[in-house]
Amino acid sequence: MGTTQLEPVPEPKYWHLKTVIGEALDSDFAVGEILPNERELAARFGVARATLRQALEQLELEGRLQRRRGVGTTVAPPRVGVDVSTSPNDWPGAAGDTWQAVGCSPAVPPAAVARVLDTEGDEPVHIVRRLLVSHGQPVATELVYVPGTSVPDLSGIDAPSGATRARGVLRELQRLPLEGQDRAVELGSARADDARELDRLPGAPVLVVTTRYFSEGRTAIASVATYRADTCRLTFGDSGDLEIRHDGRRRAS
Amino acid sequence: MGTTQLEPVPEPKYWHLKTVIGEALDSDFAVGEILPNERELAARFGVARATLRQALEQLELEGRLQRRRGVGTTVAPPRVGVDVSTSPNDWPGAAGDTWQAVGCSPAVPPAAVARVLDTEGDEPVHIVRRLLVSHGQPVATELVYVPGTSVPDLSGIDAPSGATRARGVLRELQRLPLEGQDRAVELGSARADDARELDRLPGAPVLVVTTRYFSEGRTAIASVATYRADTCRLTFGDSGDLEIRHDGRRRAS
DNA sequence: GAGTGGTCTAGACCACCGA
DNA sequence: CGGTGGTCTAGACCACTCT
Repeated sequence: MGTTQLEPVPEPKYWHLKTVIGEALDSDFAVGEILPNERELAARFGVARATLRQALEQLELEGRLQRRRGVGTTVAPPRVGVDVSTSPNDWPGAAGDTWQAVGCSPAVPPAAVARVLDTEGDEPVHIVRRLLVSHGQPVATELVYVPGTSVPDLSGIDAPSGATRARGVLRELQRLPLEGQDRAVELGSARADDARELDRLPGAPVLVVTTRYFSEGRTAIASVATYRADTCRLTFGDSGDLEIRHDGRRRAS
Repeated sequence: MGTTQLEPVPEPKYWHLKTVIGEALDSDFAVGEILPNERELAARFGVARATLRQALEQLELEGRLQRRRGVGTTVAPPRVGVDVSTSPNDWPGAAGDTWQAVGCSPAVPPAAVARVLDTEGDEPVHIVRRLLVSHGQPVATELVYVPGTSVPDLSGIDAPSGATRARGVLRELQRLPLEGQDRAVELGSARADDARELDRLPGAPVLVVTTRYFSEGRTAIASVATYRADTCRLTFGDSGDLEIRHDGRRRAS
């Protein structure tokens, strides 16, 4: 990546920069390699740092770069495919579920959640917090909203909160007949607490997967899962190795 | 939304701004209403315009605002749910498909696509371009990559290119037995051509849905669909009215 | 032409990380 | 501590849309 002068083109500088750097990433850098710092890069391309940052932001959004404050900018590995297929027609916490229960506490759900649960707006539900770790990295957090009516018998569970109780609530859930589910995916930005757990800054782009689980003709539970959009690719169906966007990347030495 | 002074807090100004404006959106504005312009808002909150823009960008990313150059910033309607469920186990272009075929031309697919299609890297395929319109707005573009071997008999199709040929290729596809499909969703940024069709600027955030269709033990076709991330919520399953993220929005008068 | 959002600059300081 | 990316400023000019 030499001292490339950007020829004057009608397209925005940051867009052109993104293309140029993106190509350099494919040809001159290996996964995990550290890029020159932003001030240096900006000087090299003859643009202000803010302009350069706009290009890097886009590349990070596309999962091609990873930036960490105090450390530097590195070439990101390909996105990890996370299976969110509906085929394991199971409740959260079923056998084979790879999420880690983190905690559980009773609370009044947000109004929008209460609405899909068909509960009263001020009726507290069990909120189970879970974390999904893949390749040693946290990739998603989830809040599972469980109305008391869906787990009527919690007598066997001593723990008042925490991971143990979370697992207990999810275990209790397995006794309900699951009749179907309903899912939506949309773009969001990480709330402060999610961001902390996902090792990102607040506002980082995330894929929000909202699921409704039906049992006995009503919505038994609802869950909102938040996936890191920069590092994840959500997969539906049997094969998680579908990769179609980028190529030509070398592996780290 | 008065001349609110931001109290000095440890969190970034733009983050706090986003919260404040977001709340004002819920309580003081109707869908479709125009906000004061950026210079005015920045002055009101006592911040630089760039800082204000950072907040607006986040709100736009979350689908709560819509900004158009030369026009202004308006309050966005709730995201439209787009059904991408796998249940209509059908090829693209099957009966009931609401996409509009735009064109079709032979071309060598990108290397990454050729790989999943199991074709030679330099073998041209039919590339069908389609557009999905919802509520009068274009919400997605799609490229369907069809190897010649999947539509061996195109003799009935006169049109050399264009929408007519696109429909012909898709019609021919229906004769193949569909054995399954495979899907992935990830975040991307709009290429220049997609952006134009979606009425957005290049680099706008999009949800990229990549699908592989299997027939007779191999990948018969592949498709890459690009949805506007700001206005769309992808839904899987029977109910497209699942909305769980925001509430309290009034309707435009 | 007037007014909007989009791009860009050249600085400054802050928060965080690792040696 | 020095170096990194993150935040913020106060300007300027451009591209676009409406009237």
